[in-house]
Amino acid sequence: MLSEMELPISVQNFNLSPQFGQLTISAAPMTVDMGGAGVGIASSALSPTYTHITSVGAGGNPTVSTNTTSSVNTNNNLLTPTLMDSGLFSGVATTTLDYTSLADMPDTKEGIEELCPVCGDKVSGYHYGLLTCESCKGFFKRTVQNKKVYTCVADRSCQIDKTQRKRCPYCRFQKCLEVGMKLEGKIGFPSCLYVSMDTSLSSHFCLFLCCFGYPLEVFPSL
DNA sequence: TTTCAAGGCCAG
DNA sequence: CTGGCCTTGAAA
Repeated sequence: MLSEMELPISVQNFNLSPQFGQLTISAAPMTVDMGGAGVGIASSALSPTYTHITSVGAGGNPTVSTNTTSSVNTNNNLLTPTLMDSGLFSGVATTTLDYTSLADMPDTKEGIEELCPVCGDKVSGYHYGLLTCESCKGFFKRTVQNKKVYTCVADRSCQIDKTQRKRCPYCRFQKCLEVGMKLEGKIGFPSCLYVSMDTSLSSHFCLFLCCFGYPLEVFPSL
């Protein structure tokens, strides 16, 4: 249904160094059939921490009503706006990330040096873009290399910690993606930006997939 | 030469 | 399949 080439994305005002400022990402006009009423979730996973999305939504001539709310998950530092959409999503999607607040933050490296953002185990170094433990590094590697496709027997919200990380590889890999693990480990942040549309809790679409180097295959739900 | 992340190996 | 350890190769 989706392919990388069909989602041209332009990036404006993007400056990796210094890391503070604003980043605007725009997608060319697109139409995505969400297959009926659904909930879209736009997530920005940044390394090391915190961002602020000032706007996300559909422009142009959207055929849907969009209601955007957002919140910051303090556990994984994800800002997660939620789009309530139905029917066709059509128009220009623009996301602006405001990194200005990062300038006021202390160096976060000390604060995250101990715990893997996926499972909470002890980190062993930088792997696939961020500090993770050895096991999550290996798990991410095997998943991507072998193009593994997992399924969750529960409701795709399994708790992932050191003792339970083996239980649900689906949720573990989703968390790997959410916290920003990526194949191109040295790009810097934003480590990923994607918009996913979960229309029925059984299908999962991702836009903006390739914004910073994600191949489609790292999203097992596609 | 040193450092370190990616990938390989393999016992459990 | 997992995860700890090892090898490899690129960059500093």
